[in-house]
Amino acid sequence: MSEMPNPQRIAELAAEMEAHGTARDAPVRAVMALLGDRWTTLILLVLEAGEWRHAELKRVLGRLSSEQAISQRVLTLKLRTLERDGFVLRAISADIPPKVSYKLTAMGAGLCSEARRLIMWVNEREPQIEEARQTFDASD
Amino acid sequence: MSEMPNPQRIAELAAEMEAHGTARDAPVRAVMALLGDRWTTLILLVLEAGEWRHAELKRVLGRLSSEQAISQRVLTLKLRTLERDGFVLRAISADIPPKVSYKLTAMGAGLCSEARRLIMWVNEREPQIEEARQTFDASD
DNA sequence: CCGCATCCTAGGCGATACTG
DNA sequence: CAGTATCGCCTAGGATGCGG
Repeated sequence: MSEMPNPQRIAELAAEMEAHGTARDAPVRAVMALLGDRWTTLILLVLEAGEWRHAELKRVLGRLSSEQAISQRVLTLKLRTLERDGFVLRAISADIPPKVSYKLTAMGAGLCSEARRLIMWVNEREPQIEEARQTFDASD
Repeated sequence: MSEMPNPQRIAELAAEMEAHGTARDAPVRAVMALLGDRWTTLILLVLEAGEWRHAELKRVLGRLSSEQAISQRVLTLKLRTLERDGFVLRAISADIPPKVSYKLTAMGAGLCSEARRLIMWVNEREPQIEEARQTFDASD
């Protein structure tokens, strides 16, 4: 017979959860959602390579994605979010016309490392996952 | 003057990205999206405490979330996804009426650890993030 | 070159009601 | 109790065109 978790255990979990909040824009949830979305992780990995102009960045991301290019709207949106949370630095040169470039902050580089770690973890388990999927799809 | 990344660097990045694919249901993207969604991480953390019946799980998740309870539909959905990918084990007892319970697989426990690590990383930087947000919102 | 406004679609999620 | 079906909302994200 398997034991079900008791109320005390539940209280512990509740406390732990409260710690990082569940509000939609709370940093924890916001950042996790960021890493989970369509483009942000890709953007972080590219930015890790150096400093990029908006247009260049867009071009490279389009080349990397086997499916489709990122739309300009979304790229701007994602960069803004990353900038707002302190992961990306946006610099505007004094030139005419002014040039805009983006690069990671120190914290942004850290986030990128975390993302990379996660990616590697999943990659190592990809065979297991694929196998589980086939078993599941075949039986039930 | 800042140097822009060269084409070679881009090629390297491309190779790295190809490695984990960008297809929507590719394991890497699927799992990252999972951790980023509204409920999955919470579910993993609760399941880490032991084995749960569907109804119990729903109740506890509702209590943990400061906002709202999870809908039955979504809970079933998330559990199915986790089960399909090999992170969760679903057991049906031979009783009348049959009882359904869920627990983590070994790989599921691993994923939960990864999620927890990420959560902790972000939590430690929450002050920086909040500060960055205020600066951003105030100026621009 | 960069960003914004507008419009549109797909999918995540909640609520409810119904089967075994 | 567990799961499904249907509905409707809201948001992520793509396409296009305009303005600085």
